[in-house]
Amino acid sequence: MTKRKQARHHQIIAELTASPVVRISSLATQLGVSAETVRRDIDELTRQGLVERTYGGAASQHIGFQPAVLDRDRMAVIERARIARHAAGLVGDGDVVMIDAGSTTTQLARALAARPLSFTVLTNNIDVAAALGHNPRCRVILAPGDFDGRERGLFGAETTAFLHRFHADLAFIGASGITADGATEVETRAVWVKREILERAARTLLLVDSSKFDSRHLEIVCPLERLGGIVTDRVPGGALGLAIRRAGLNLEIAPVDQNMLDSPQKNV
Amino acid sequence: MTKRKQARHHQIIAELTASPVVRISSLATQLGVSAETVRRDIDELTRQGLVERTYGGAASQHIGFQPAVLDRDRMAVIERARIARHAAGLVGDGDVVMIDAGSTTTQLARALAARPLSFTVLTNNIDVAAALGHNPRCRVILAPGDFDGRERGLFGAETTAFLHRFHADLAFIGASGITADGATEVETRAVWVKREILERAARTLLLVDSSKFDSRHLEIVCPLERLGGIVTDRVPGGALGLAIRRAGLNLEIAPVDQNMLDSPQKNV
DNA sequence: CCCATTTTGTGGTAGTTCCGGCATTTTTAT
DNA sequence: ATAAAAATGCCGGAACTACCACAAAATGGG
Repeated sequence: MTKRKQARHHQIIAELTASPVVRISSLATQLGVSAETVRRDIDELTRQGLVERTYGGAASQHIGFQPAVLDRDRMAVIERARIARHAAGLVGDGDVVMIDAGSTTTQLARALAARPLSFTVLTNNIDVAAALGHNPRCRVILAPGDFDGRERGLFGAETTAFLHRFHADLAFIGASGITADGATEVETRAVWVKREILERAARTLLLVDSSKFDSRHLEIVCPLERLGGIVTDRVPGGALGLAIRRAGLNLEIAPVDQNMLDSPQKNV
Repeated sequence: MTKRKQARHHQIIAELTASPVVRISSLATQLGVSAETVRRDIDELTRQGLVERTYGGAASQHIGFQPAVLDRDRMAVIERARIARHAAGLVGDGDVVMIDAGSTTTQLARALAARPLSFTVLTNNIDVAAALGHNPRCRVILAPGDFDGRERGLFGAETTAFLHRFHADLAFIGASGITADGATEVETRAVWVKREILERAARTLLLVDSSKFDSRHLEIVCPLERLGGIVTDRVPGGALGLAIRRAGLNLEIAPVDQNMLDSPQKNV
């Protein structure tokens, strides 16, 4: 292993920490060697398990990335992005916000990161923290606890005890389902955290996409009237819609983003 | 936007949550449509900023991924992988291990995740938690605190106070440099956590690559004799080597992995 | 300094992807 | 039901990538 070769390997890995994919052709130009050499370099790094080979280039090994989301939850990505974007607009400057663990709330954090506000976030989800961590105007406090790799969050007695010591202006929680009886959840451990958040925040908004309407799960997190409002993508009908109106909840419907069509185009 | 098209978009995004890159050809087969259609789908998703276009496919937008590593630190990736792999071998079944935040220690966690052991990990780094979170034989406890997006870890009074309540058999810490006077570190906030870990663990090993030899930074974490040992990639010479021998430290040199050459090859 | 080894470049072929245009099918609206 | 619009598939040439084998160049001891 010569110095030059080693330096190239380092450079390739460095590129991959910046971008998730690199192309052999661009690396060849950039490193001043032939594409064939780069190809051999990547093959070697692949054997060492440091990068992943792709057609035309290499990709970074996303070790603990997001095998998270359960299969059932995978299908509402676009709706959830809309909901998250809308919810992010409800946060004001200087707010202290609690954010629950969940796929919608992770999206919320990403949307929040783009807003030009100063605020403080308390969360038990590492992706929420990671998304907001680079915003210098935002203070992120992560709760302790037992780490769950599927939910990518922290749960247990340590978590609730920690949250108990704080107070928030606004909180966002997710749920597995919502019925006229209230928000329902599959994960028992997550329920305790959600209840603690409800307890510690002046106002709590539930983030659910319409696929969760009338979906009843193991445990009821709280009755509808305990919530401050619901952010979703469609007006719920039937018994659920009635119950929501009766409970006097603030119902926020995330609008379809029309100007999505001419947003910046990124080419590789 | 028809239902079928929307379903494809969802499916494409779902695939990307599982794998960082997908290929148009495989998607075409999988979705039962022509490659042209998939290409158009991806173009659309790209305009919406939901995925990133690559040659032959698409990649996931890695929002808060790892722009982490400082430029100075970027260059020793391969050495650090070796060190991490070796250090992982030092953990025994049933151990309680504390792991510091840092790029080498993140690698350590990845190596540990592959070992068939039961153990408990306490850490202040979210990548360490994420790497180990899917191992059912491993309990991961994450410390609370103020989240730092650059270091991807937790720091501050909450962090040290939390760690103070635990005890570990073994701890791994990183450092910005090592001199005859001890381990040195740039980040003041990180130093407090490292000191707390030193305090709470029966035995502490320092993980440093050879580029950090004789590199003095703002603060001294601890004198050499306070450490239980050092894991690195090369025998340190000069004053540093002498001081290490004099302090009676256990010096572990990570071997070059010769059988790296016939490890499993992954093709996309 | 020379030899053995490793590393790198080149050339050619085969396989993939890209892009544009156009015909066909499906969906939507009147 | 019918026309307009949208979505999809197919084709062919151009551009790119993969793979292989071999030659040239650089490297590292003895």
